[in-house]
Order: sequence, then C-alpha cells, then structure tokens
Amino acid sequence: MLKNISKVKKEDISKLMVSFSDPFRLEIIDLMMEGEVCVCDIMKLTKLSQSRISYHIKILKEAGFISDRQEGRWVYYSLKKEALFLIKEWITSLTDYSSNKKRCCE
Amino acid sequence: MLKNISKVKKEDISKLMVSFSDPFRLEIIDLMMEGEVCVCDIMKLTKLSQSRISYHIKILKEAGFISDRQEGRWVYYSLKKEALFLIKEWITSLTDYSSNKKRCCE
DNA sequence: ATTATACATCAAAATATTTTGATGTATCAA
DNA sequence: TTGATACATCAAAATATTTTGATGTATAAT
Repeated sequence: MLKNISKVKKEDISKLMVSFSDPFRLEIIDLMMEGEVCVCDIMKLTKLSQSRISYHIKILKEAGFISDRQEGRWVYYSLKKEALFLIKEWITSLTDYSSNKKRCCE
Repeated sequence: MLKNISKVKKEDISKLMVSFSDPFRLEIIDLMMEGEVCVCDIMKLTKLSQSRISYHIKILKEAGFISDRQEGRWVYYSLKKEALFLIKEWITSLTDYSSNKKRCCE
C-alpha cells in the first residue's frame, strides 16, 4: 500500500489508521517493538490462533507497517519505522496547525 | 472515553484509533482544523447526510477528540488538541523505542 | 400557538471486519 | 520419501460498523 512512502495523501491516512484500530494488531506491534518476531513467537506470547495472527499480520503488512524476512521455515516480522514516521507526521500536522479560533461573526 | 487524559493505557489506543480509521471522520477532522464547525457547515462542505454526520461526530466526541459548544440552535464542534497530543505521544513512543535488532541466535 | 431549523437518536438494512477451522505450500529432519 | 513444522490462504460464520430514513427534542422566528 505504501509505495510512495514519502508523500501520503490525506485520503490514505484512514487506510493506514485501520491498522491501529484493532487491539490485537496493537499487541502484535507492541511485541515487534522488542525486535523481530515470527508467528510462532506471537502465538506463544498472545494465545491467538495461527490463522488469526496471519490475518492481522497481513493487514499490517499490506498497510506497509511491517516487513518480513524468511529464514528457513520461519518468517520474521519487524516494524518499518518509515511508515510510523509518516503517521507521526500526519498527527503532528494536526496538532501544529489546528487553530482554536472561534468564529467571530455570522 | 478520555477521562484521565494525561495517561492513556496501551489497551485504549486502539479505541482512540478507531476514530481515525474512517475517511469521513478524517474529512470532518480536516474541516475542524480551520476552526469550529456546526453540522450544517459539514453538510454543506461534504454532502454527507445530517444523521450520518451526527453519527461520526458522536464517535469522535466519545473518543475525546472534539468538544462542543451550543449557541442557540447551533452546536459548534472543534478539535481537542490534548487528545491529539496523546496519540502523537504514542506514535512517538513507537518510532523512538522500536529497535531494529535482529535475533542473534535461537 | 405554529412552524421551521439544527441537531440527536433510533431501529433496520447494508456493508465491512474478524474469527474459525480446514486445506495448501514450502522447508526441514529422519 | 515420509512426516512434522511454520505459515498462508480460503470460505463460512460470527461480529461489528456504517448508512438510511424516520422520529424526537430544543430553539427560535412568525
């Protein structure tokens, strides 16, 4: 999804945000903050089923938040910081530019 | 939802993120960046139906992202920066602390 | 008082997301 | 080459979200 990672259109932000709207995906992201994890690691640490984890991983991967690296039978997943920075940028644009002006008239 | 605005538990982040996962809510947020808006403003600017807007406003309000102010028949909505800062903080914790360490062994 | 406006709320329908369990594919070990 | 492991994918079921159109409530203008 994130092909042109340097410039994300406003319209795409919600698609990215979907990744963060599920508690289990956040849990997975949280685990990945410690470093690479495979599905089996996540299974052990969360008690989620394998296909359920694969499903959430797929969502995260398609959004561009994680990258994968195969090593034999294992696939190791890790966070892609660039994508996270993008989101941060967007949030920052909100906090920086949102004015608190009241409407004076009308 | 955001009662204790200074400390949000990780488990609550996904609930907040739901607000950002809908393109129409982001559109509404975008409009509110210019200042206060009423439902009728949003109707004019987006062509969304009144009840549809009210629904999305409700989601945003319950999440703690907007505040309202009634003035006669109008209700003016505006962004609450504090809530946005919280999300920014969370994203920052991700970008700052996520290490890129590979697993050395095992 | 009556009517119009601004918005909230509701229940039903439409739509989308998530979960489950089964099956498929690739890798590896015996 | 057989069997086990790691994971992906699929279709169906379960669940959740969103949209719609109708109705309700408060305010304000006539």
